[in-house]
Amino acid sequence: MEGSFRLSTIAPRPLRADARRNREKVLAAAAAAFGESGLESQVEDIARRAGVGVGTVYRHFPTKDALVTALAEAHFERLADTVEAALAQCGDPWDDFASALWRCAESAARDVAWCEIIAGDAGAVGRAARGQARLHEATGALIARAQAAGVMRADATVQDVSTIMCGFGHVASSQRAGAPLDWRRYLTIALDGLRAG
Amino acid sequence: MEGSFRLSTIAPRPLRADARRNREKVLAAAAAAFGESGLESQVEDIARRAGVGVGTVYRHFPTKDALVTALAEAHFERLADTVEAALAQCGDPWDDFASALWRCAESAARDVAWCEIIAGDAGAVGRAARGQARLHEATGALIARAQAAGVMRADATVQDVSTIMCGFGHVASSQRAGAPLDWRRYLTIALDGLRAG
DNA sequence: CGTTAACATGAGGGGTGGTTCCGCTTGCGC
DNA sequence: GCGCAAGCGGAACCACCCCTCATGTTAACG
Repeated sequence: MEGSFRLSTIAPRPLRADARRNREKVLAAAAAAFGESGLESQVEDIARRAGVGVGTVYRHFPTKDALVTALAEAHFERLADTVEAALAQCGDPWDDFASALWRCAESAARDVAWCEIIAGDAGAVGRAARGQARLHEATGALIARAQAAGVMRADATVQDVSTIMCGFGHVASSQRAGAPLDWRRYLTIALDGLRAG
Repeated sequence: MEGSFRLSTIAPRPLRADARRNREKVLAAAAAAFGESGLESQVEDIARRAGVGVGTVYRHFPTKDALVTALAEAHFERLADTVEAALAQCGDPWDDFASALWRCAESAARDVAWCEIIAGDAGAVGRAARGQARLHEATGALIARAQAAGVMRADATVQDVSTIMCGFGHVASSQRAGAPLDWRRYLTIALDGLRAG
């Protein structure tokens, strides 16, 4: 019961300096690889990009999926920041909502893996709880404000936006894969569908 | 140059009776397996359902992908029938269009693999040329009619509908996988986005 | 009924890609 | 400096799944 130990929980002693560096390198390499090639990027490729061995990847993330989840959580937090910023803007209610969605879409379209994650069966998404909760709350507020101003269909919900973004993810993926689709067009039509009128 | 041989093309002599039977059994089994579990259904599982060996599957379809393509083509033809029927109806232009889309969506939502195909990078879709062409033509006519009546946004194209259905496929897949999404809601919003106003 | 070419079978080859493990290296406290 | 626990590397392992092929079976025709 020395003071150097926590009493109730296991205290994970701070990582060694090189280990922390490697952890960051792995995260950066994974973000790059997943962003370019999607979730089918191989662990070995990520390790190579990071300049470490696969063993090191597995030391920091018990599973490939855990790595995906960590990145997804980070992306959710960034999106939540974006939407909260739109909320703080307090300009035209519709424009604030629409521009938030456009911004999220822009960033999603640049990240193959993210498109797959929001489009997918959400194994990783389900576990990225904190950022997702913030994002949902901020989105809900944005929707409520637009509805109060009478510029958004009264029955619109946060889930509708999730649904639209789920579809969006796949449209963007397909476009990247060469299909003659246009995610900007998709979003234009979906936003018009959410508008009041 | 006997009369029993075609002159210009190789005449594939008719299949033996048991071979034709097996071919049909494989197609039916594949439709069932893909419909339930999507494209990741294994060839061995399809063979088992059909009551044949994997070798028989490969005798009739050189590749798993060829089997998918054959089924996709059949599905496209069925959809083309649906849309052409809507076109022949000549009722309210908007209702004809919307009900055709709802019908296509209903049938898609029941078939996991089909959702994956229309949502996917379209390897199989690209090769299912005939049915797809019919479908596109009929859809274009339906759109033109609705636009002429002033009930559909003037800039809507067949590609917009493809885009919407691409997103649709993934929403339906995710919903089936347990995500809290609703493809009917998705289609409602998308249709409102296509409407004039 | 006999012959033969077409057909069916399913164990196994081969490629892929996530994960483990053990011998080696290195940061860090003394 | 020294010792050691923490960290690292990457070959090997293993599970999965598409596809092949050598061997056995059967429809079709004279």
